[in-house]
Amino acid sequence: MSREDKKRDKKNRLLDAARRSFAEKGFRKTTVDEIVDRAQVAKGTFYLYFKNKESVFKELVELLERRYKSLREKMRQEKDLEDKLYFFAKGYFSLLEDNRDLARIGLFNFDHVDESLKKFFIRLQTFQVDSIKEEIIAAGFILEEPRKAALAFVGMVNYFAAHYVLNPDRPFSPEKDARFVVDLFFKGIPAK
Amino acid sequence: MSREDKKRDKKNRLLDAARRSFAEKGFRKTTVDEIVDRAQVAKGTFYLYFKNKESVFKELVELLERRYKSLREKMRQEKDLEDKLYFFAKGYFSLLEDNRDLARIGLFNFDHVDESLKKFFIRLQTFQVDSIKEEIIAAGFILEEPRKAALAFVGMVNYFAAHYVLNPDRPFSPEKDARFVVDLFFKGIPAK
Amino acid sequence: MSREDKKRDKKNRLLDAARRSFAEKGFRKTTVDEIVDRAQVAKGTFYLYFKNKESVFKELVELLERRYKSLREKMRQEKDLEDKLYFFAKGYFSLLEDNRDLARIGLFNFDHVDESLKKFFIRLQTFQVDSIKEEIIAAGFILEEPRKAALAFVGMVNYFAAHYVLNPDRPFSPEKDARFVVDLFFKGIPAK
Amino acid sequence: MSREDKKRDKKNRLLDAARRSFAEKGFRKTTVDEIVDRAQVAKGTFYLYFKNKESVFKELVELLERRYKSLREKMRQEKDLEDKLYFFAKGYFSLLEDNRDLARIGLFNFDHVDESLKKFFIRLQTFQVDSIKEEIIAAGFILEEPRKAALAFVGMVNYFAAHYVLNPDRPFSPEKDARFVVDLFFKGIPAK
DNA sequence: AATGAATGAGCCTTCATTCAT
DNA sequence: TATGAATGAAGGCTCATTCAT
Repeated sequence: MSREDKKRDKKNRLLDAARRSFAEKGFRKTTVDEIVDRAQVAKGTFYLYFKNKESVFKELVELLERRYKSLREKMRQEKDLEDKLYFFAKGYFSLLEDNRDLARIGLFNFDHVDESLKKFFIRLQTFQVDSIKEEIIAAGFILEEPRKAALAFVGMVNYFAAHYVLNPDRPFSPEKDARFVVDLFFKGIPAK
Repeated sequence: MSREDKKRDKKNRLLDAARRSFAEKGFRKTTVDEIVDRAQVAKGTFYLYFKNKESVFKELVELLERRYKSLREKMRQEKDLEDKLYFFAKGYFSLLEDNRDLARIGLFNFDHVDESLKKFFIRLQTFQVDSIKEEIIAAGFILEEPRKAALAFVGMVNYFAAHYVLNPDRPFSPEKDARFVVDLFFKGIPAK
Repeated sequence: MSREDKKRDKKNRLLDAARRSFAEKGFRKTTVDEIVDRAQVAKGTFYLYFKNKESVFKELVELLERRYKSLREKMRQEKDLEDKLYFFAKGYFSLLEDNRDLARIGLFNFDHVDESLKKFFIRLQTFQVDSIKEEIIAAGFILEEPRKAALAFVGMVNYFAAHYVLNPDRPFSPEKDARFVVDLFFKGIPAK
Repeated sequence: MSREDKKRDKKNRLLDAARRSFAEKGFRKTTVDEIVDRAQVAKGTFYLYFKNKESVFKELVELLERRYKSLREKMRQEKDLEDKLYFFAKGYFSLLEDNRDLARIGLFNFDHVDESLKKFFIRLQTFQVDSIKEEIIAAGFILEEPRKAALAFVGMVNYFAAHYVLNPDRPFSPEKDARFVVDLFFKGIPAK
């Protein structure tokens, strides 16, 4: 391993350890000691790569943000709204399955960090809703309040996600669930 | 004020102060010092009324739970499903408007407390979903997975609620929003 | 019960409760709350009868002191030294059997109280040794250091007492044990 | 001083400070603040070397135990019982003279610590008595209750020790005092 | 770059004592 | 005399961060 690789390695190990700890116990309950123990790195080393405890958290959230953004880029390439939303939901659920820890952080570590990070989080959520809203409008749907429709859709998706994260043992199928929420969104629940 | 009244008053002041602090900064970041400062009460007094910091928190969450349960009882008295769901959503939004702090605790202080409280929270969420699921089934809707429909509905409602709590300055109308989610749930978004 | 009796009753109940608590957990570990709980008396009442926590302790030790003193008075009435010492040892052991709690306080709560009480304790111990020393001298024994003989005797007696208190389940016979230490004191252990 | 040496030094300074404080005021009255002040070390450092306040105490008592045990080993090498007991008493007194603080802890901090430590203390005392008892039996003395003889001997020795610790200004001579208690044990006090 | 010993501010909790009723 | 709510100083312990090596 080259010197440069070794360096990246330590930082990655720290990010990895932090991600798992934050997911398990939340931001405040996680200690730097625990992170460095997990990463098999000396305590001082942590402060070589991160300004403080908050900054490693921020870096993880930014990672999540990048994934959200790339999800949106891909969603845009689908042609009609139904496909886009299906893609978004399925992509979101899959992202979750692959990154349960990260998702858990995004979903539940909302408060408890400093003001700037809180705003960052709100922006992240707003970003999701706005992306969907734009797609709805672009698709030509004439709604009094398109934002609300977006909110509702994202709400369903996130709640499915949250329940998935909280009940990891329940069966979960990204395709079927994405289908379900998209159908509901367009047609409502099937009549009796 | 009688001695007994004074006593009740002190406890209420503490509950009130705790509620606001938890809502502002979450459980871990809130200090007992801050709570007693807000309540204008000596530190020792806090421990006269609560076993420890966690127990005030628990008491607040139980308050929330009781409101949820009474909401369900009232919902049951409506006659058809549409009315029930409308009632639930509207009631939930109003409850929120009156108890923004409490709701904030319920929505965002998920992690960061001890294991028993976490389970309590999960139970609370499950309770909401199950209540709706039962109503859907009782109404005679034949769905492959009624739980998912309930999940989707509660998801929409909660997400509206969350955004309301996070953006307190945006206009918010319990009736209109409840109408919106119920319509969406039954009919999907209006066609172009 | 007369008014005066009632008063005495409360004070006695407090003394009693304190005695038991001090014996169980020592002076520092015992809380005033625990004492008043045991005595079934309000907290404020404690401070009606005692200046502070230390003073109830002092009162108990003084009780112990009075019993020691009366033991000495009785011992003096015996005619020869052997009888005196036998009487002292037996009396001490019996006193212990009847007042195990009090004895426990005397034996093990040595430190942990303020300087004045510590001196009081030392005086109490010194008193025992000196009483015996005087008797030895009065009996006409010519020893280079009569104090040491007294020390040795009191040491044996106290150690028997301590072991009795610490191992309450072991059989304990005041008469036999008193006989044993007195014989040892005068004749040494029996030859092989 | 090397890093490793510095570390050992800090721990030793803490042990030393703790020993003195415990000896002066007992376990409960001693504060961690006081210990770290004495050791000229930051408060956090204390918890680097000891799990909690109780654990320093335990470490000191274990030190005492090791000394007792090594005393017994040496005692065993003497050939006849009289020499053994003389050796034991003298060794104990000397140990005391060198470690007055430690001894003080052993003699007077009996209660006031948690249950496990209390048992540890009782074991320590029992250990002394049993050691002597075995020696008496091994020496061929036929006694109805050899344990009582051992108890009496240890009692004398400990009481001499206690008085020495409590009255540090009185002259104290390990050899003479050891001689005294051994003679008394074998022959009783000299006749008039 | 890497280490891990050292720091001390900050937090939760206990408890002896006071005081209004 | 009796009560028990109220107080706040004091103590044990944690943990993010620094710094000498």
